[in-house]
Amino acid sequence: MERVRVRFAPSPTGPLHIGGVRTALYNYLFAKKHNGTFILRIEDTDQVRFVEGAEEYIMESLAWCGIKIDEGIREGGKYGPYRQSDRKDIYRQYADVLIDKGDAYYAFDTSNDLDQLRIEAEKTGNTFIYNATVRNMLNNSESMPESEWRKKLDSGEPYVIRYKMPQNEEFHFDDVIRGHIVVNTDTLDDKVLFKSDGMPTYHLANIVDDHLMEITHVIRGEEWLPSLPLHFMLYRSFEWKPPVFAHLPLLLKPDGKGKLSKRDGDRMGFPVFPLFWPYGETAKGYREEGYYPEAFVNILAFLGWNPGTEQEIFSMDELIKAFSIERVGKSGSRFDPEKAKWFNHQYLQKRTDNQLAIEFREILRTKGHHVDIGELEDLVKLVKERVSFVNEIWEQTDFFFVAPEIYDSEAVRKRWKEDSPALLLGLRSELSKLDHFTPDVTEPVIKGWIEKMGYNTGSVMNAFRLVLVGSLRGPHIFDIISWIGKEETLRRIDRGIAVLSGK
RNA sequence: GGUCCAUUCGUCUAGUGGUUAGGACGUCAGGUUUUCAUCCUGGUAACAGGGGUUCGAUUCCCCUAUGGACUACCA
Repeated sequence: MERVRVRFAPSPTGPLHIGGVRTALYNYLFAKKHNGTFILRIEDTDQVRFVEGAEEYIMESLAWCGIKIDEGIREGGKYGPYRQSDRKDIYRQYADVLIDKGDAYYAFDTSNDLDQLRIEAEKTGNTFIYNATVRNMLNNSESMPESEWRKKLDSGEPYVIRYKMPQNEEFHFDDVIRGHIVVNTDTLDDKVLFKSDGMPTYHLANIVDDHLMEITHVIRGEEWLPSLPLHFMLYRSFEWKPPVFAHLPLLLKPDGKGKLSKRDGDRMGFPVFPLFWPYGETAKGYREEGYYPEAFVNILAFLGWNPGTEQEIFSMDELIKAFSIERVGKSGSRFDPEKAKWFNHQYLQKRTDNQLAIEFREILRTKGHHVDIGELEDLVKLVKERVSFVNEIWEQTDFFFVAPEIYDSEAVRKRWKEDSPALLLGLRSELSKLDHFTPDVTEPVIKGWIEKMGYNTGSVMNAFRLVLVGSLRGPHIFDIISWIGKEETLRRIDRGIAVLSGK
């Protein structure tokens, strides 16, 4: 195979949606699998929809995911520039080539005229299609004598350049994911290739750039499938070899119907964007929600692709090795927030205690607690397998840092009995005899004491947990007292007895 | 409306002209845990419907239904 070159070509019209990130990821995986080149091209031919900050957002998102750009607006490359607005001057000549060949023509119809025609067609239940059947009745260089359209051109009248779609032709083409597709050209229209503002439309710019940049494989979203025949047609007109096309299925919303949108994220409490979007209407991001990029990438990779084995956890390198376009599914995937959490849980378990302690220390700092990293490692060890995100560690360990102020009333009702104060007093005096508070010391002593006294283990331990934690949750009780220490343990027993027996 | 695309457990999916239709998430039950969670074990649950083709269809073909994308001088 020739050297693989793929591109991810987003429009900077706002934050990059996770569907877009997945498209970028699949392009990247495919490129790297084949030792190829991954290109970032910015498609900003629509000046009106340009959004400040979007380019940076796209690049930061890819970087966070570990997707490295080989050629792009920042990286450069010998096929540059990589921003279409910077390539503005090269498109017109290609539109002219098509005109000279008779495959395109000038059209002078105004947007208003066309809107009107569409409305009228709709009234009779039809769809207005600008193509061979009506071309000669409209305002263009096909319907009028050359002298007339030359005059219009010379007088500076606004015009667009339209592709001249052939009439009644069975057009065959292939997509790696969809297979063989046949359409009749009569259902297609004479798409605008060059706008009256001097900019090309997506269709022209895309084909020209893909050709000039020697793109070998176009992997993009399914929303482009309807314009695929046009794109093949353009390659034919230019007599260029088309790249291989692969149209990815869409990402669907978790419930109900339709494709995933920002609203779904808001409604269901999960992000639809990789990173926080700070401009205008802000949006949550996976990074800020505590997802690891490795997990995020793994989740995305499995939305529409699978390796055909039972392995689910894949590093980027493993994904590159295992990836193939042929194993991408045909139907849209619903995003499942629950499974996304599970993935992050898996990745969190693989982190070392030291890594987690460092990450958790940041959260602790915002809460005003400063703790030695070694102690945090001990703490993290106790709860890591219970959490899916670093910020959940706090929810699991808050009572290590702050003695309970209030005691869960349900837990009190269930576990605080008449004899609880007496039992805890006994326990207290046993504990106060000990110098070392590690579990290997405290546990046998206390268990032995309970047995010797003939107490019920649950009665003692649950009451003990209640005064230590404030509720019935948390890790092994002897691990808790080991970490908070003797002094604090005794203090919590005293306070618990004082508060709870006074009720 | 038109064009194109899709359809296996609730979700992500594997899979085959003859399988007990497999896995994961979720869920349920049991076990472990003095608590909660984790964890372990087990269970639940699917080939959209109807016609063909065939000895036999989840698998191939057609129709219907449902869903989706597109239908701009947006990408």
